[in-house]
Amino acid sequence: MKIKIDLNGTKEIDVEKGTTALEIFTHLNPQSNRKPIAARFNGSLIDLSLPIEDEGILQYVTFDDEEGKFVYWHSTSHVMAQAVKRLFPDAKLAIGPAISDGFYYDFYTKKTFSPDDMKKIEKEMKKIIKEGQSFERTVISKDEAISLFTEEKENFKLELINELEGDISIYKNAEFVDLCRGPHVPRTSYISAYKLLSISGSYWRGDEKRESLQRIYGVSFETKEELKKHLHKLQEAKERDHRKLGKELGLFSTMGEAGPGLILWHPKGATLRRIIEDYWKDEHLKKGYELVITPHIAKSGLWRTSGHYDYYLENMFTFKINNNEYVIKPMNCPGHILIYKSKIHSYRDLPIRYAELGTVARNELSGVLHGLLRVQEFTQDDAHIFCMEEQIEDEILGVLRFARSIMNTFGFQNLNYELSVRDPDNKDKYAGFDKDWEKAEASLVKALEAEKLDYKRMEGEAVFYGPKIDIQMYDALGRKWQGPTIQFDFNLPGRFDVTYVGKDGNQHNVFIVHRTILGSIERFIGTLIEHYKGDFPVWLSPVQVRIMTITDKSIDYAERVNNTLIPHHFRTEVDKRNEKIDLKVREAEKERIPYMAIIGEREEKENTVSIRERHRKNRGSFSIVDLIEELNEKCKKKT
RNA sequence: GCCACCGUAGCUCAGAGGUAGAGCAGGGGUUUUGUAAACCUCUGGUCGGGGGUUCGAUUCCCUCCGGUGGCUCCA
Repeated sequence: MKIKIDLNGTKEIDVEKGTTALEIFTHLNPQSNRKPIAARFNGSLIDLSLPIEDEGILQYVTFDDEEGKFVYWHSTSHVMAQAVKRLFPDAKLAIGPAISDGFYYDFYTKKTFSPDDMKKIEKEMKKIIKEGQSFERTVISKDEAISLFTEEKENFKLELINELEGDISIYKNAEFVDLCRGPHVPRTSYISAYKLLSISGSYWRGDEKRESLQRIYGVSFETKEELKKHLHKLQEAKERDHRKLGKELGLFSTMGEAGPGLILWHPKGATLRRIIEDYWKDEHLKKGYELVITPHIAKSGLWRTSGHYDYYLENMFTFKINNNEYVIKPMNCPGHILIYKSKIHSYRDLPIRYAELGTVARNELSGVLHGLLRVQEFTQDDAHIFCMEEQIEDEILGVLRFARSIMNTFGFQNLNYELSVRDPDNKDKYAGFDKDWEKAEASLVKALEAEKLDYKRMEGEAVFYGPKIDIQMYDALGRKWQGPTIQFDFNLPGRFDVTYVGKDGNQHNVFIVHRTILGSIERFIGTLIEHYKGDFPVWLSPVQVRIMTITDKSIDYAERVNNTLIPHHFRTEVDKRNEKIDLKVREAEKERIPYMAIIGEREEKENTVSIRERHRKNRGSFSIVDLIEELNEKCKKKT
């Protein structure tokens, strides 16, 4: 019996009932530079080897599709698990999904995997792939699944099965069987280039109270070239690592003596920070923010009022003085609210925008600390907007535009927007009134739409006290980093009784919008270092110009040139050491200094400098005036 | 916090049951140099801290400190 298959609008064909997607593909062999990995039939992903029984729309999924990669990686994770089971039969299977950059599989075993084992596993995978085993999908009942995996002694799988309802699909290739939704590539031989990348620990279901598992990460591609390219990208990321560059460029360090997750800013890092902070303050003043400063410590009563003492205590540093308990502030909000409440506000005062580069301390689990990205003391570029309901739309729009322009200035043109809203089925777990949530959400949506921004709606991702917009930026390597957030707060206004006097003479609750643009100065600088690979644009460079002498004879002239530049507020250095110019150039290049002004007898005679720009080699002779102009231009344009 | 791995000079790393080396950096000299490393010479380390095993430990074991990779992206 024939059935009609619509090849996603390109063609319609009649095939024998029970034909597989793979057979159709091989039969038609349509133009495609990628062979398919899976298929989409009437909207759902299926195996290429699944017999098609009804008519419908068939689409092929290749490695170029997100889903194709996932199927491919997921199949590779099965092959890896199979190899592990062959080598270490005691290992129990946990889960092995595809992830954004490859796959992993978790195992429970007494043996600890070593890097050597990874090589052995890779070798075994090669065999399995060579064997060209087919992935066979079978659908069985829950009872059958239970007896199968009891026999296999896979108790983690059993736990999963017990939570599933209805029929259960399993995939089998040779001796290996796994509980799996699928789909998979038709045969193990589809996997060509793969590599196991790392081993780490994890918990069964991410629960620290459950079994500790060992996780093996890997990645795979259809060609060796793609794998090579991917590994190259990982290498590139390693070279950009802000911890490595931070050390090399003398920006910051962490020292065990100081404590974990605490940053020591060296002069160059502190300079970079100062430039960013000065720029930040200037821009905020221009946008109608008022700068405030609140204390680093406060009595714990304040944190009881705010509620942090109840749900955030384990992250707070506390200490006692004369029987009074104090908290080192983990957030700036209560301080800003106290400033607001220091007097009665009329509707005429609103909106009020308080901004602070507020340094906060948070006690983090030691294992999560990471360079500048996750620390225990950091400076938030925090601001709180106190406004009336009718002002929220304008305020949100203002913040959104502001955040965008600042991100663009720092070289992040590519941004990703997420709107986190309430879980509609669970409305009572949130603080605040329904109408406020609705109003707030509408204002966030309106701002995003007014700016014609694509955004992802994250249902149920809002925190309990209000909806928010999160913005992520993509760096030069295409990696995503957390950036600005704009967040409503329906909790604190009530707790602190934050009000204004309206036109009607009555007190009304204010809307509080909490927002940060850089997030934390520490983390932001970490992302900047990696984004620019340490090659900061002139306006951000801790040292903008290094003047270097060819011989001692030019020291006086070098100092004169330097004294001409200093009044223009350029950050300069003079390298007058008795060293060869080659060495001075080499060091300046390595230190990523954007401008090298080389000075010898010739330059002194002509009243010029010879300019070499970072990565651009010798640009020849410049008058001091021309140099100043070029530098000014770059600083002004922030390039 | 938990799992795994790591910790040797300021930095990058080598070494090994008999108390340690290299390069760079740093000091001192020579050299006065034209766009990514001139030459000579010297200094430098309770081998992360503490405890144990041993005739002997930096090496083996325990513990603490610090770092690295991870700890649902859900069969």
